[in-house]
Amino acid sequence: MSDLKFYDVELDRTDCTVIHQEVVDRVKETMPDEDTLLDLADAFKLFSDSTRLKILYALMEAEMCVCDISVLLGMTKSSVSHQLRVLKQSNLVKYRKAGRVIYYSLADDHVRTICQMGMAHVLEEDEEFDS
Amino acid sequence: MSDLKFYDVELDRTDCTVIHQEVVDRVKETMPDEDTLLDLADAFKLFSDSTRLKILYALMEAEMCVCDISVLLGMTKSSVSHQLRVLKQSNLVKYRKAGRVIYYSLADDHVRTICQMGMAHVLEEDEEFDS
DNA sequence: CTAATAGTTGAACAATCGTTCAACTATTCA
DNA sequence: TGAATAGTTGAACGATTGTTCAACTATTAG
Repeated sequence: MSDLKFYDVELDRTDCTVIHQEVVDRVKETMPDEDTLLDLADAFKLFSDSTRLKILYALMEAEMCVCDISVLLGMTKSSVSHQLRVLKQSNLVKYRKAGRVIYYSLADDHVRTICQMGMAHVLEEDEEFDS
Repeated sequence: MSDLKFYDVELDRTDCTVIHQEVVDRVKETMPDEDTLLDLADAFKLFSDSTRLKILYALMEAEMCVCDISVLLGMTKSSVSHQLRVLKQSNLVKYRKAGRVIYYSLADDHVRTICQMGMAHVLEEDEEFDS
């Protein structure tokens, strides 16, 4: 048993007996790989900070430089630059240089799609409160 | 000016002059409310941890009790219970009691939709690497 | 060349977050 | 009633994360 799948944990960290072994076994087979789930978590993590969301929503509307974004959000250039680096590394935004100024924009339409879907969920939650 | 909108920041935290005032003004009008963006960030945050994703993917396949999930993931009941509490409070999962055993399941199909969409993004990123 | 400014970078800091541990509640069963 | 066990809870811990600060690079303009 040297070729363990990820979910076959050797070391037993649980403090209980298995109640429904057949359910556990069946679910285990359908679970995505550990690495895939880590990537998925990292992807969602990009959208889990309001500063990054603000930057992304701003760039949906217009190409902007760091100073513009700083003024828009009332934050330092440094803070904005740090977040833009994260977004750049994850291929959510791209940029072009024009002299001293660097213009950032959305890399593609993924961001729009993902934000819209998340937003739909959030707004629907509100409706539940109203009713 | 006591009735300030959120993005009209009184205190100037920026260390630069505005370069494209008209862009900043236009974008400012289209930005969602601060509160909405905070809610949106919180919503994405729920999916940004791999343990929570594992639990959600497991529950997509079957209703499960805490022990089952613990064994499946190789984690303590306590850890699983803490995460289930978060998911419960956010209305992503629901539960039913049967004696000593508590069965958890997905609250609705939102989770499936959101995970699928995130997964599509992650898998597409992989394709870009291949080409 | 020199001053000014857009943007980046890394260290430091506080805040947040996930896991663990130990103690606890609640339900079953003998 | 009392032992066993499913599950919860809160405090403590370490790890991660977002912002700030100060120093830095790079480009423009005088």
